[in-house]
Amino acid sequence: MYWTKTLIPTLREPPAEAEILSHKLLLRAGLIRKVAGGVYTFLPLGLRALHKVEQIIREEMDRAGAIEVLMPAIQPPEIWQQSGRYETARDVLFKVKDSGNREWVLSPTAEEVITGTAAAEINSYRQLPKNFYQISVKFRDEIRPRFGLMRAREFIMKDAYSFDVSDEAATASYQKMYDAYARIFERCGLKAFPVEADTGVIGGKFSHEFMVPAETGENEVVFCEGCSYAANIEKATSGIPKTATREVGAAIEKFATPGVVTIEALNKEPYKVPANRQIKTLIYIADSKPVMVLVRGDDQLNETKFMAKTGAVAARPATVEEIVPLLGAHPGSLGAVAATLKSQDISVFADERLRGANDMTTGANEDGFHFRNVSMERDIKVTQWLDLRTVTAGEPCAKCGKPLKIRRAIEVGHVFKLGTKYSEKFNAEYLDESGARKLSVMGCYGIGVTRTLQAVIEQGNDKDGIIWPLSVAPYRVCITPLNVDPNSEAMKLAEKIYAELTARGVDVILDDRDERPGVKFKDADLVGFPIRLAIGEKSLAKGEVEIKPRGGALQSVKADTVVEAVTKLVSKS
RNA sequence: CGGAGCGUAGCUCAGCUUGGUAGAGCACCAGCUUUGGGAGCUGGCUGUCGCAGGUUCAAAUCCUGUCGCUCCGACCA
Repeated sequence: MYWTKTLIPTLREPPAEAEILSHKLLLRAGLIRKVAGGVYTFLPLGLRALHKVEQIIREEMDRAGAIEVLMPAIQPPEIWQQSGRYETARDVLFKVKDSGNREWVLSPTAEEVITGTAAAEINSYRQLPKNFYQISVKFRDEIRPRFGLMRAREFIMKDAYSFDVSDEAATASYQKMYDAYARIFERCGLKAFPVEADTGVIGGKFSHEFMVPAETGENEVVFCEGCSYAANIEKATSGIPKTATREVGAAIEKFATPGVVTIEALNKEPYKVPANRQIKTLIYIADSKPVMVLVRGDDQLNETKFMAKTGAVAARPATVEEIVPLLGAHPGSLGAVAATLKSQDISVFADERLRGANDMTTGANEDGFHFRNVSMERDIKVTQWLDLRTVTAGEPCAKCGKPLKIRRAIEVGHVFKLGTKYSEKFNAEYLDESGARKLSVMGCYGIGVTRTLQAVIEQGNDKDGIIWPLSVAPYRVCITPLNVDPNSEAMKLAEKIYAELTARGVDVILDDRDERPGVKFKDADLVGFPIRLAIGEKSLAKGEVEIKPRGGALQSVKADTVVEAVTKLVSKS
């Protein structure tokens, strides 16, 4: 490709709309342009890089035995009602109406469609296992799209769905995808690592997310350097000890705490109750019902864990207006001591760390008063003990005891073992060897393709611009003649090298713009081509061409060996 | 959805406090010079000042509403 024949609108200054580096570079290098919030056009260079990522995914999916299909972006709402996700995923579902006022759902994923297809077309164990994948546009009505392609309303996703005869077979399919994902991200030049993850609204048994470490990531990952443990903070646990048990103290005792409504205030004079001897009482509305959630004073509730472990579909903190009639006191004076509860119907979920704790302090459900000498076992009727707290850095790893660390990361892929959740809803059954009807066991697997592309940029850049890995670069080689007059030696040589490299199947772009060298060099660095060839009078006089790897050292080679040298450099991966 | 900020040329922004002829740099076009890391000079093109309403002799500027964008939070398959 000749530079002047395509469109590469580079920008000297980062547009005000971009905050994070990879987003700025996507815009400055002329890869994408915004059409609306969270909605982008891929310009020629951006599309080429996107296609490279897609091709890597295709090759690895095919290698893992998955088969490519293409499902519709507009889907009938009936199947979403059938799966139940019309309600549970309501907030992110885009819906449109046709001219006959019929509603359609814009697909955010495709479990419903593919399970319907499997139910109709797979009848025998002889047809299993099957793993269908597609690479297509997905829609999600994000409350807040941000960071360019990182969280968009419309984006490209690779989604795959496996069907197996048994749980064991499904685990094998899951493992295949897990391994394929590791290869995909490695081939994209990304340092991605798998972490244990929550399954969220999509449901299922267990899952892993593939994370790319980045300060701008929207996820926090807990990991251990002593062993292999790594988990999303929404899922992570630690080996932190339970609350120390003390001698069973005197009976529960109420004391006045005028104006004290925080853990911190109760920690101070004159009360001096350490946070780790306090019970934090939170009121949540879970699926429209109020519940009490207890964690230790120095712990934070993990809402994702709470929802996952109680099975709640929707949960939010209760408002003051809801709390006061319920408990007779304001937040800050709340407690779960059974004797003070107006209704014994309310469920009480307590964090495991509080199990067996005594000599604790908590609110008395009376403004201005707390209880001391509270025993979890004796004084509080706990409905269910659960792991509900958020892990913090430095806690001992549950597996090996080493201190845990936390870092931010970008989620680029997610693998789920689904079980039969969707098979049941859509009657995805097959006949086994004995002629018995059985449900297919499913898995589902997603890669944010456009997000992966941005993650590559987020990880590969310097002050001058993008540093693409060879595998994803829109062009692997940029030829920069410093004189573009068709009759000049530089341009003639440039065209010859261009033709020879192209004939060898190397992606190459020739910067034929009549610009000053500085402009061309700056743009080549900004866009980040892995190899740049400079052809100017200086080196021509010596019969040489300069080879400059992006971010590497410049070397001069004889003009007649340059094609060979470059071919060698770019075929490394 | 809560909080904050911002909408002026293709891009980055000034002008708004204190109302009075629409600005700069970059980009773009023409010419001359220049030519190994974002050149110089001369001339030129470019705007419903986000939109609607109001106040006023007069509104980019003040007021009200609205839409959009960005960030923080909540949310996140």
